[in-house]
Formats: sequence, structure tokens, C-alpha cells
Amino acid sequence: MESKNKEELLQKFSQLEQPLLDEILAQSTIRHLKEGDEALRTGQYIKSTVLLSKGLLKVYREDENGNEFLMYYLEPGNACALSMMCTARDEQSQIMVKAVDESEIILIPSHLSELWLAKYKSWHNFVIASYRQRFEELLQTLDSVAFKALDERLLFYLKRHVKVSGNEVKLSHQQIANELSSSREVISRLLKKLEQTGAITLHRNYIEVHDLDIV
Amino acid sequence: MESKNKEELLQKFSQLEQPLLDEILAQSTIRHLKEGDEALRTGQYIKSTVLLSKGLLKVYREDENGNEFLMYYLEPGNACALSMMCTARDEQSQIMVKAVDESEIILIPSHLSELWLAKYKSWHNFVIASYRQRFEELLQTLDSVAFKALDERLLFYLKRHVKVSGNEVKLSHQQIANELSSSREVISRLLKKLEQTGAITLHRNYIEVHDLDIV
DNA sequence: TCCCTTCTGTGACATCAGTCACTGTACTCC
DNA sequence: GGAGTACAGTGACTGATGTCACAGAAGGGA
Repeated sequence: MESKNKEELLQKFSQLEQPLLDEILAQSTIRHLKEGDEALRTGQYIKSTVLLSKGLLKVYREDENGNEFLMYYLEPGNACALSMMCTARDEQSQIMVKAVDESEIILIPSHLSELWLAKYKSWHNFVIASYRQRFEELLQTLDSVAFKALDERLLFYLKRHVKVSGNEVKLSHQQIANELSSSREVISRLLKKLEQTGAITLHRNYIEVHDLDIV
Repeated sequence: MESKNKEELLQKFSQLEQPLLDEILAQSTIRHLKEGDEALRTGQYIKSTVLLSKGLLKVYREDENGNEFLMYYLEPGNACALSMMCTARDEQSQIMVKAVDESEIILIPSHLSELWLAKYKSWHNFVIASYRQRFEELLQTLDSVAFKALDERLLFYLKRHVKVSGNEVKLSHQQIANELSSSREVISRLLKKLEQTGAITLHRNYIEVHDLDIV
């Protein structure tokens, strides 16, 4: 790993102790993903723990008919919790992970990540914290699917998207419909209604978000 | 803790190493729950890791309007993964845990459970395995809500229930409706349809399950 | 510039699920 | 055994969401 990566790593994962960061730098491999590249596919065997150093990943579920829906996003400094749990047993991934923007991921061989749990307190804490965070996000997603009508789910979705990538939501209605496991026409109508409240402005291939809390 | 508990504990948690079991026996407290008693409420501060030694618990989510829906069941030998994650930070519970049958739970003070992660390899493995299992079950629940119509969700629900408590499903239609976050009438109709296929027979306050795979 | 593709908007309609209103049935407690 | 209560069955209606069928708008490439 080159030295410029080192500095970036230190920044993104500053909660990890120095000797651990050194090991990561020495032992892991870097992968660059273009927008739309997959970091992990459903059914794939997991051999590494995935850390995100740059970019944005989405973690989602896909059913047998190709329907998908978004679980949550991963930002730089996050780890894919599932890839940590699968550690050491060559488990198959239950999820899809895809790059939303151009991204850079750090792949740590599973046996090392396993080893470090005992060796580095900060790694152990990081893993636990990651589990917890993801579990909570998943619960929120679950809530929104189980308890909320589609208009509220759309709001929840937009808010989350704004939080990770700003007020210009660069998505087509079709993409949004996919991630909510709905259909384009319905999303179009709901977005139109939102536009009428003044919360957003619609454009081709992107949505300008003004204020989602006024709704 | 009395000695008869000790033997039971050994049985249910045989994957844990002996010195750890001794510590558990010495340091934890036992609580007996009657059917319907709550082990954990949403918003409650978590001070202990919860292990289930006898009975059956259901873990579910509740929204602000009192709607609920089932996440998964815990059987003897299982632990409440959420209560492990909240460890050491006095976090609030995001979930409800309630006894389905008369149950016995083991409460381990959070600081100990935290300590043991480093001290006992088998504890560490147990915690990781618990996270993973619960995460997977949660994903399945999520799938069923997101991708399936209510009739299939009902099937999924019944199958899961049969797995943990046998072919006599002792529940009213109302209870099932609650756990699926639906309404009694709808569940009644779907059950009636199921009965017509021969998969089940309906009785007052319980459902006799013959074969859910023929549907 | 012109064609072609992709994205968006919209009406009409079908379907599933939730709600209301009511009936009937089984169990329980005096 | 009678009254009261919880549970179950059913028809009618409503609303939300998904589907179909188009039409129009925006952008991209030859």
C-alpha cells in the first residue's frame, strides 16, 4: 500500500490503534470500484472483511425474482458487518454490496480479522460497534417497511440519501422504485406530490431537495 | 444458583467452556417469567446480557401507535443479541422481549459479559454466533415483509411457529394479526383459505397444522 | 439536425388489504 | 343453566398500490 493511502486510512479509521493500522496497511489489499461495481454478491463466499475507505456503498437484499431493496448505505470509515460475521467459516453472503459512487475498499483476509479480535482491543470494539450500528439501521429499515405507507417510506429513503450524498439526489425514479421495491409510476406520483409541497424540485435524473421536514 | 440449575445450564450452553459456566453460575441472577411477562421493554436501559435457559421468548418491534411485529423467537440456549451489543454503554433497548411460555432467563451484568469477551474464547464465539444468527433471522423477516404478500407471510409465520413450538399453534387470530401487523378479519380469511387446502384445521384458540408445504 | 433511447407524467383499471358492521359460536363464571 | 365475554366468520366498502397503455420531454449520437 502506498503512503498516501496510509494517511487517508489513518483519518478514516482513527479509532483504531496504531500497530493495528500498520498491520492493516501491510496485510490487506485495496480494491477500486467504479460506480455500479459489486463488492459482494448474494451467494458468494466471503473470504475477507470489507472496510470502506473512499466512496459510497449500498447494501441491499435481492430476492429470487430480482426484486431488490435497500438495507443501508456504508460510508468511508464503515465496515460491512456481514463480512465480519462470516469470518472464519467461509460463509456465503446473504446480501449484495454495490458501489454507488467510485469507491475504494480494503480487503482484510478473514483469518486476520479473526485473529485481531483477540489481539487488538480497538479492533474488537470496532467490530462490535459495527454490528450494533448495522443492526440498528436494519431495524429502522424494517420499521419503515412494516409500519409505514409508501409515501413515508419514500421520505425516509430520501432523507437517508441526502444524509450520505447531499441535496442533489442523482437518481431516476426507476432506481428509487427498485430500492423501495415498488414501481416507477407510483414513485413518480408521490414525488410529484412532494414537489407540490415545495419540499423538492424534480429534474431529469436528479431531485433537488430543499427541505424534507416541512412535509 | 441451585445445583439443579447448574446441570440444566450445562446442557443448554454446552458450547461454553467449564470455567465460564462456573462464573455464570456464580455471578448471574435468574429470573422466572410467566407467560406474557416482559423481559425487556423498548426504551429500557440495558444492564444485563440475557440468556434463555427455559421456555420461549419472542422478540418484536413496536411502533409509536402500539403496532407490533415479530422479529424472531429465542429458544433455550439462545441469547438476546441486542442485549449483548448494548453492553457497556447503558444503551436503550430498541426492542420488546416477551415470554411466550413460562420461561427462565439468566441475567449477566453487562460489565462481566464485556470482560468475558477477552477472557473466554468460547464466550466470544458464542457472542459472534448469536449476532450472526439473529442478523440472518432478521434478514429473513425483512424479506418476507418486503417481498411477500400477506398470504405468504402468514405461511412463513406459521412455519416458524411450528418449528419452535410444535404443530398445535395455540394462538388466536387476533394475536397472529398483531404479530404480522395486520388485522384479525384478514387473517381469519387467509386461514380459512389455508384450511380449505387441507394444510391446517382451525379450532378455537388454536390451529392444528398438518402440512404447510403442500400449499 | 434528426432519430432513438431513456426518463417522466398521467388516466384507467385491477387487486390486495384494512375497516365497519353484524352474526354466530364457544367458553366462563355466577 | 343463563348471562356475559372473547373468539371467529362474512359481506360490503374504501383506499393504497401496482399494472397497463400511452404521450410527451430531454438528451445523446450519427
